[in-house]
Amino acid sequence: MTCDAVNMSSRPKSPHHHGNLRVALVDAGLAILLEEGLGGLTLRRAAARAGVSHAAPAHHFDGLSGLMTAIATRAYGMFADRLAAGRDLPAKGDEERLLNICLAYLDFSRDHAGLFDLMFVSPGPDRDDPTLKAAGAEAYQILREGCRPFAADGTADPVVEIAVWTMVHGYALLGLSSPESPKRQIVEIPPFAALLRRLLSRRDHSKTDG
Amino acid sequence: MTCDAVNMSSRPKSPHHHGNLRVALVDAGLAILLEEGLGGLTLRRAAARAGVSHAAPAHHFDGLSGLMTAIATRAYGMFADRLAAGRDLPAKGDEERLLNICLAYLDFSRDHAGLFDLMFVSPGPDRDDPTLKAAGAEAYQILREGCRPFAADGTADPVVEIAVWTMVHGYALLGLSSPESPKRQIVEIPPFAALLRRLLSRRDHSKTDG
DNA sequence: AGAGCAATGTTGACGGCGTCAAGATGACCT
DNA sequence: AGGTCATCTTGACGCCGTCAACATTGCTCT
Repeated sequence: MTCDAVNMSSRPKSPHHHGNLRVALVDAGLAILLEEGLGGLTLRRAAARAGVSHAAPAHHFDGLSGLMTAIATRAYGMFADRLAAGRDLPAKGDEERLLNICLAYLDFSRDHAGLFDLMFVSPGPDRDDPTLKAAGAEAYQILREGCRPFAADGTADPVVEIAVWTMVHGYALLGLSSPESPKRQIVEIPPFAALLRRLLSRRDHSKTDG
Repeated sequence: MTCDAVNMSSRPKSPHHHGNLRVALVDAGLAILLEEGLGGLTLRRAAARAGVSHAAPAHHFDGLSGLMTAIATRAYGMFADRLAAGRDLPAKGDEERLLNICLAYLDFSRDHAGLFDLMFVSPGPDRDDPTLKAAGAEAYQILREGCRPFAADGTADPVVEIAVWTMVHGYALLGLSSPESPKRQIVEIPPFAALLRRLLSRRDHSKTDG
């Protein structure tokens, strides 16, 4: 049995046995991602930030890929929290609730681009890791539940789910949620709400927004 | 491997003055991307593949970023060719034609993942480069034209354009176009045609396909 | 309690990377 | 012919991930 989950408040001054270096390294990596983005994340820098030598992480993670996997797992938890917060916002109906979830998705991708890149873009994390997959599935469930009212059968409609997911994900990765997106030079970028409304509308609606 | 870098202006004998090293380096980088993906692309390896020393590219490109920009520009040209080929396939109507463009988009992202990653994922290329932006806009025009029949006004509808673009882009980047996508464990992935039909349908149709 | 040992962290080294500086070489111009 | 400049080479630097060897800690077993 390992000696994890022990005192991290009272840290002995011993040069060895940091206390809970595994957690500290994930914290350090998370901070680096938030401050400098994916390009700043390095095994050696995370180790330095945790106050430990450059080779220490090797005893806790399977190389940089392992550290990235652990960080991405934590990041998915933060992501799921943000999606849940969007879901729990006051909404007038099902469509507005789903929109709030999607907007939380886009806010996260813009405000925590480093985390988002690690989660979805970087080839570093081991995407077959069961813990990481579970964290990702948990976040996806929130989006899925938001789509449920729009399913044909009332339970689950993969077409709606995947259509919403791909659209919000593409919107995020194309950088369209940033007001200064360079894409605006070749096309006027509508707000995401307009895209979602267009996708969810099943009958002719004459009212259009500006 | 044959020395096929330059055939139009061949100067094979001199150790210096390669002939057209700039083109040869882009060719080499393109080949690396096709064979090994984005992770294999390196300034030194592209130089070695072109038969020059590791520092030679510095005289033709602004570092790795500059080489990536040049490669991405060429890749956008190949991408636009594929989209145009999809557009020119025989189609029964406007929706099938747009679908063929989108399928070409997805095929390219799957078959040339290295190029696709460089174009859309890697932070390397300088996305403000005018040549690169022009190449990207040219490819986008093909998708835009395919969307034109579905515009409300008949000319251009940013909502339709962006909705289709984000959906196909998200579908590509989530890896959903690969039959062995791990996402299939958490959700049944419908074919892209179903997503597109759902997006373009403006009136109730009760029949759903499998 | 004391021995042994696994866990944990350190130092040092290796090769690969991007990048810069300085030198060599060949083409072109006057 | 001589000069000049673009082009390419060599070598070096620091950073990176990773491995090997070593030191220290603290638990466990007898």
